[in-house]
Amino acid sequence: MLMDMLKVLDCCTPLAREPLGEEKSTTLARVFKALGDPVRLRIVSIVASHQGGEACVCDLTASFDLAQPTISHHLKVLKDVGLLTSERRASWVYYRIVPERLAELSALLAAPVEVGK
Amino acid sequence: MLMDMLKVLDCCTPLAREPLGEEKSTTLARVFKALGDPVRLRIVSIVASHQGGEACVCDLTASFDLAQPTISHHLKVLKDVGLLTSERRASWVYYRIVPERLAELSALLAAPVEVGK
DNA sequence: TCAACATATCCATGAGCATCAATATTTACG
DNA sequence: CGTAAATATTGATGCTCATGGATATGTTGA
Repeated sequence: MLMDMLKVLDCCTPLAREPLGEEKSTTLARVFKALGDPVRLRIVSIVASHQGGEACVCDLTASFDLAQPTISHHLKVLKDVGLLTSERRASWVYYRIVPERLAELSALLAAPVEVGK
Repeated sequence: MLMDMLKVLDCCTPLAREPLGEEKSTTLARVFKALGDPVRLRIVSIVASHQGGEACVCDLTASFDLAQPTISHHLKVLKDVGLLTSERRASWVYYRIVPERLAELSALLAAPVEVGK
């Protein structure tokens, strides 16, 4: 089902090109909703800008004044919509962003810049 | 005016550049949350792709199986975060997107997919 | 095997939100 | 004026969700 979502997001013509279908808007809205939380947005930016392109959960819990289960919950949300991946190494779990997913959203929101007008 | 646009685009360094501040992440999350609803996402795409770059509320209510107050509510949400503007002409209210806003988000999500490393 | 640490899951709770019916506001037109 | 149409606001309701405490799972080292 993750594959299905990836396939749906695969195309991503700009928003201004044509109205979004019902299913596609539902799938995309799930991703935007995941980004629609201050903590999750900061998590994404922290992971994305972290050296090596990855950060362990310990890095994140140290960056917020939130309980560890809360951070874990947000990471799961971001992972479920395909914005993050995780890999366990030793005792630690490292998260990294999925650049394609960000690029898809970026392309979708690419505004129709009226160059000549 | 080109300068204005460049300035707007310049304000948003990509997510991967540096961690978002607390206030900035809160402000941005509000915008993403507004996009994090299937109906609102479709509204944005309908307005953005509509001829003339604008659509009246009647166009939108006709596109959904939702009550008129619900559409009105979603429009208010999108307007409050600066994604839409509205203008009343005669009996109708026309909504159009704010391209700078979309460009801002697009730039923010621009991922360094193949930049070195 | 045991203890300490890192992370995830479960469960409960309070806040926020999408929806709609009823109503208000605005505009157009006799 | 008065009526109809377009849109916004209000109030209520059921559902979703962010948060944290308790607990479970997994890993390391002794």
